[in-house]
Amino acid sequence: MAADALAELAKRRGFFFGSNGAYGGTAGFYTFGPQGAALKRNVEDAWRDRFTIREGNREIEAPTVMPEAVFEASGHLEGFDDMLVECPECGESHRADHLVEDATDVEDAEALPGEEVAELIADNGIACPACGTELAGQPVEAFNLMFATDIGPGDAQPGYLRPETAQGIFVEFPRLKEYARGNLPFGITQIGPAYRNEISPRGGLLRLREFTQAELEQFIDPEEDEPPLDRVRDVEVRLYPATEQEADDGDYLDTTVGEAVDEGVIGSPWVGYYLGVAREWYERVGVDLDRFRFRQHLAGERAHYAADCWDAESEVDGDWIEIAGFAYRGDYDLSKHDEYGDDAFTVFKRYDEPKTVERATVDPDMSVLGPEFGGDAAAVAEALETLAERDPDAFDGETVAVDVDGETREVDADVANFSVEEVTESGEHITPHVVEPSFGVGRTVQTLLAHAYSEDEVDGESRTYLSLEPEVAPQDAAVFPLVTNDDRLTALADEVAADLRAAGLAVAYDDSGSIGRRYRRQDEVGTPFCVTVDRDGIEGDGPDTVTLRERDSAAQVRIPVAALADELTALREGEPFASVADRYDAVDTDVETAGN
RNA sequence: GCACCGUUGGUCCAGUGGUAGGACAUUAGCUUCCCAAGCUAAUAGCCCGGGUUCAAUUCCCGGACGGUGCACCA
Repeated sequence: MAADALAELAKRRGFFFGSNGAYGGTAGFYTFGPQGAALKRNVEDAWRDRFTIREGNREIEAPTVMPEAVFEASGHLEGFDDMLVECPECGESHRADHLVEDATDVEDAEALPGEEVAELIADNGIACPACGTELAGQPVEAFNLMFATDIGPGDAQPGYLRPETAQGIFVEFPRLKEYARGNLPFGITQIGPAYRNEISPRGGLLRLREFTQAELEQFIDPEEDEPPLDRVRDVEVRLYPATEQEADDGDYLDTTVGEAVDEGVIGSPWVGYYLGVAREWYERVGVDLDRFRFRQHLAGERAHYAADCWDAESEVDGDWIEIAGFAYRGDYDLSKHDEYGDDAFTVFKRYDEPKTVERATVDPDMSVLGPEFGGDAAAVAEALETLAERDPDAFDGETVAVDVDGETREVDADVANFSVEEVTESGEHITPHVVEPSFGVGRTVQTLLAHAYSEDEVDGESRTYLSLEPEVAPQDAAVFPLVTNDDRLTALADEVAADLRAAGLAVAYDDSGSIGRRYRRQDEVGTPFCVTVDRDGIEGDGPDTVTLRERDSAAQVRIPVAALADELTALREGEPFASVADRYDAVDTDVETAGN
């Protein structure tokens, strides 16, 4: 209903629009205009305040281009790579690897080269599932969702634009843990662009090729660390568990974070904690909670490493869209980088008490083993070490026998230099687990606009306004002279605007057209407060005063210029207009608003 | 990526084989003491490339972009 009107408003008023219009436009890329960029930045600031600062976490900024090796480790190189084959008859595209896996006993067709998959299609007479035409001879095209690029000239090494901000955090874990002084838990956040070369980007801000993510990677010791669940225990949440989605008469579960965790509906307390934090944050920035839910991933949609996974979803124009994901990722990410990368993606976990353990070791005399076994000497030594750990008793005799490449080798026991030592271990290296709340910033902006879009009547005239929270609204206030035929009013309005800007407020000044027109302009971009300088405010004995108008109610109070900056700052930080209005005289303007 | 439909000032629309008109918005002036008022004037447009034609914004082909459906969305 309001979808077209909102899209038109977003374009006309400078919230966002398709990029590169002068060159025909580029699908999947949007530019945030002056209002949209301010709104988006305020959303990011509010996120930063809640998920970085108030959680005691630290934010980093990593490059958007990363080398191929990173994505070999993360699994994106393989996992993001789709093989498509197109039917020559009906034009349908199909996943070639899936067709082969369904029709043959090949299990991992995705790992095969495209030509081999094409051969398998031909050899097995696989036909188009849509129309039955045989697909033999059709090329199998590789399509990777990552944007590829070259790093450096000449024999450049392949690189990719990151498909998620998370990898920029994971790959720097060895250094980041130093900054945390090796102590778990700690959290690292990042806000920035990510890139996916979508086959068919659609729906404005909802599915872009470049988009902004705000992600937190919370690194924890799975055996020790628990979230401060009590802080959000009583937060009410609307859950849509997997069991309810699969049931015929499935319904939402309205409960609290504490109950949902206690009853195991939410599997991980850490995930539960962040669902609670997120729900409060969404309310703070202006998401309509009647159009909001947490939906659990179904078993088939969950990544294999994610134990429990929930999405935050908002309803926009009748559709539910994913605006954030919350996953318990276990040690998957850090283990992969530990395996592929050079550094240790582990932390040293100190025991409460140092442990003394007996450890059997060997220290073979290589000057004997070398001449005796030649090239096999190193393998023999290694076999002795393994044997010492597994079966210390084998060293009891005069000689000890080990198996190397199927051959039995005899070594004198004293050459092996077997001994049992007492070793003090003060701790062990563990791979932290990761809890990942991951937010889509653009989709959040889209949600806020859709939920803020309102129409009502003021003084019998219809109006459109965005009921955005003051904290995220693109502008904090607008300043007008009531009329422009009195220099005193324009002069004071100029001064007021300058003072407010000096106080750090984003303020628009407007003296064009009638006062009503100016109010409507600001209403339409969601400016929460308008300051109007009138003659009543500068005549008389008292200090200069102005009127302050609240957007949604159109109610006004008269307020001294001297108090304006402080009050507007308080309003931006969340103080209700009603409590400010109580301190001042209401202005009777005979204006009636009729809600919709 | 496939199929269907579409693309005209900033926005929303009308229209035409002889290069276009409205509404709203914007700007300037007049007017104006509180919610899109009035008057005057101004700015501003046929998505791109190729073809047919004396002539193409209009017809044809291709592309880009957008909407819808399918596929895709780790």
